Amino acid sequence: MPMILTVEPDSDVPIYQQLRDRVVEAIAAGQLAAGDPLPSTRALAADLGINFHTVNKAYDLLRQEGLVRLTRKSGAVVARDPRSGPPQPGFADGWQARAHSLLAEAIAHGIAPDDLVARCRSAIEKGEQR
Amino acid sequence: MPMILTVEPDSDVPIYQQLRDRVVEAIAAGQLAAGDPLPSTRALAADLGINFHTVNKAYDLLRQEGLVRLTRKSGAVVARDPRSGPPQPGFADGWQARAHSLLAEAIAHGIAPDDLVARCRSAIEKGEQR
Amino acid sequence: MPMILTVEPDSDVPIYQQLRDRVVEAIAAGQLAAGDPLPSTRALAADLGINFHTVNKAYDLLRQEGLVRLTRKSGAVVARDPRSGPPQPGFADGWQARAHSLLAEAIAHGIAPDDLVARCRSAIEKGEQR
Amino acid sequence: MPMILTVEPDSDVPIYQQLRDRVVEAIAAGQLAAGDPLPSTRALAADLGINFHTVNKAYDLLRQEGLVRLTRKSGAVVARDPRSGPPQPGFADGWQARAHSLLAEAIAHGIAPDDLVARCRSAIEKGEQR
DNA sequence: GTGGTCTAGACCACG
DNA sequence: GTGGTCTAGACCACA
Repeated sequence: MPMILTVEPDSDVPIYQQLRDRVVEAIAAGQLAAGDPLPSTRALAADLGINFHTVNKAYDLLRQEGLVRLTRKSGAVVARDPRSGPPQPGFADGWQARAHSLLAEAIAHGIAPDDLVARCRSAIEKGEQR
Repeated sequence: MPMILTVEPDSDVPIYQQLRDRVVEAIAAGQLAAGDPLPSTRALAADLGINFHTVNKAYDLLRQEGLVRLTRKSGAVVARDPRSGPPQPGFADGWQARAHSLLAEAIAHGIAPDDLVARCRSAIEKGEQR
Repeated sequence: MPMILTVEPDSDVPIYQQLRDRVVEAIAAGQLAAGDPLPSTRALAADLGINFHTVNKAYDLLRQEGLVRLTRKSGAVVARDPRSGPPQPGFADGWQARAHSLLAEAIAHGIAPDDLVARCRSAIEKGEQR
Repeated sequence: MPMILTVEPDSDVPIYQQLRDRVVEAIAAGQLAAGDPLPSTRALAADLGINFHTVNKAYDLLRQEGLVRLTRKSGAVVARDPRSGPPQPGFADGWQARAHSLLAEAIAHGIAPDDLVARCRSAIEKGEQR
């Protein structure tokens, strides 16, 4: 059984952000579904060799996004997945602004538009499979 | 002649990053082509009311990405645009990893795959127009 | 006979607090009057699928507020309702401090004062009906 | 010149929450307006004799609410006040749910509905004055 | 100078 | 057992 959540301590992206990203990707890929439990903050921190506050911050980010629910007794639980319906109002707009910037970067670097759409498609299908 | 490069000093994204993003988007949109000069660091800093080192950092970022060439005599010059051919080796991989994470976020939040492809297309076409 | 007391186990507000809130609201709405018995701690805990100590804590909170009387033989009994006369000395002051903070939040966020009064009125009338 | 922001270390309400409440109340009362600077996290922490992380959390709460803006250079700045227009969508609903519970408590304790409306009015007018 | 991140360890609230 | 709060001190990123 592989460990889903791993982090790169030497990356320039904050550890708590990496953790949050891994959870988001796991939800998108169907590896985590609504209701699934996440490791407890302290247990995960011990596993990854990081401080429990760092895990805490990642989980809190996910809670703010509405993706996980933090409860006193059962710990962190996945709160939504791709089947949970449309996103919160306003999410799509903010997302598209970020997507625009990322796509512009690819175009500026010479990735052909057709290639770009293909790459998006493949990434989406990879996330969609389960 | 409209000012292409503007920044929001109160945004949560660093100013040097905003500057870099604006240049990338201008190149992707065809507003800047290979060989075009960029404003001098000091002039741009004065125009935007920001620190000269901040502009410097943005230009250096663009140089590291291979989008801008910095010379002592001609200042900063756009080094490549969408027509300059395929991207540097390794760029596509790194880019796709970031795209994967961004797309995963949209999927996890419940944006339908079809809607997602449509949003990518529209963003690409908007960036492509010139 | 409908169940008055229900709780959301996954909410961010503690279960014992939810329980206390439901009882307070039921008293305010006239669904519970002075002298009415409350379910026994063990029975209610079993009904709601929660720990018996949690119910105990909620009842104890209500006792401290003077809304409920706990006796060894008759269990928990509602001790007062809107018709029981003016509140205990000191209650009004503490309450108004909390109300002030809550109203301030609405004002700071831009809810118009007139709208605010209207919202208070409607909430009061809704609680008052019986 | 009086200190606006004070906290009670021995209260049962978290320090960061008290701080957040004081700022909200100051904005509602017109003591703080959009654009006004807040003390730096470390300076305020030193003044209050608390840890700078605690101040940080309070400021971050306010940022999430859209009431303050945190910038690298100018520190924390008030981002909106009662004149900044209507609240974010969804705010009013969540607020009214909390108000309902608070008002129910007052009714249950025997505060007369008329008195209740009067208290709300006076609190609102006190916040409104500037 | 500012805020942001990470670590470390303590104690409390909840169930 | 769980998460939440607070403290303390280090280092980094930004302007």
